[in-house]
Amino acid sequence: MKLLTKHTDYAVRALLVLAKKRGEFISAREIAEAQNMPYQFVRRILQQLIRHKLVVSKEGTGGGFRLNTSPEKISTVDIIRIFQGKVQLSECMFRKRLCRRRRNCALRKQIKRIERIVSKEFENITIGRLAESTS
Amino acid sequence: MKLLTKHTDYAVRALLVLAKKRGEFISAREIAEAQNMPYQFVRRILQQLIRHKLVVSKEGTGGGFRLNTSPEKISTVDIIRIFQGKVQLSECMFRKRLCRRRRNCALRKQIKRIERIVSKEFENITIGRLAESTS
DNA sequence: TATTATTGATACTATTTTAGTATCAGTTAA
DNA sequence: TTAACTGATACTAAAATAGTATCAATAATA
Repeated sequence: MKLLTKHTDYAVRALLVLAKKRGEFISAREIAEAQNMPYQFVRRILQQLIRHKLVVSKEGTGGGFRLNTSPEKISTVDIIRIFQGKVQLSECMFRKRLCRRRRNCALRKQIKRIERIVSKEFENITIGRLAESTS
Repeated sequence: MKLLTKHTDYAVRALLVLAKKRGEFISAREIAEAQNMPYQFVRRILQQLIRHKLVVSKEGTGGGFRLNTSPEKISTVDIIRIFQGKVQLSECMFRKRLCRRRRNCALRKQIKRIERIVSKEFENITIGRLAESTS
């Protein structure tokens, strides 16, 4: 049972790199190297972060990426949602098409509860807090 | 973000069917039909449940499967472990080979905490409790 | 004893998700 | 004008998940 994909993992690390050098534009190359992540992969991840307004970029020589908000406002649950979709434990229990037994489904309520717990926990883990704890 | 696979889902449902008819041997065919699950797939799942001693089987005509323990003693976390491995959020943060930054990894502690929470929650959800709640 | 309904074991295929690479056009600083 | 960059996007590879098929062994029963 693996909850986090590389996308999420790398995105968090990339944001941490940016959080530690706030204000500066850091290139994808530098970010990738700082955390031993595959360059092209990280580039695509950064572009998604741009689309979701978590970072801004500057093109051309000396360009790169910079946080768009304060690190405290970026929570890991946002990142999970961007790369892995909504926190939900099993699709089949919620989509009518996949499971007609929705109402009867014994697991459903319990799972909804756990989902809420997990969401809440990740909400509290912000880039800001993570950056502090590694300083 | 999907936590539970079909394996786990079907296994839980199969066990619920058995829990509701304790003592009797129920055939894979019947179990599959009762929950609209693919027959051959369910058969393989049942065989894994046998290997893990959660159910016992009887071969031949009139044979089938039966719970090996009381439903209260079967917790969903066991089933998750059988089909999806240990509850852990991201491999790379724990295996040295994959991530040398283990010690520094800001996410690690937090994630460990969430893992424990998730495990504990699933521990409390037993087949017994689920069977009751759908009766 | 032959038939039929079953499990045991296991090989196979298909689909989807995750991970990673490559390429080319456009931008900007020096 | 060149080199260091991002934007966009197509492509491939690998792994996980989902599902199917087949054949042998077993046991009840007609």
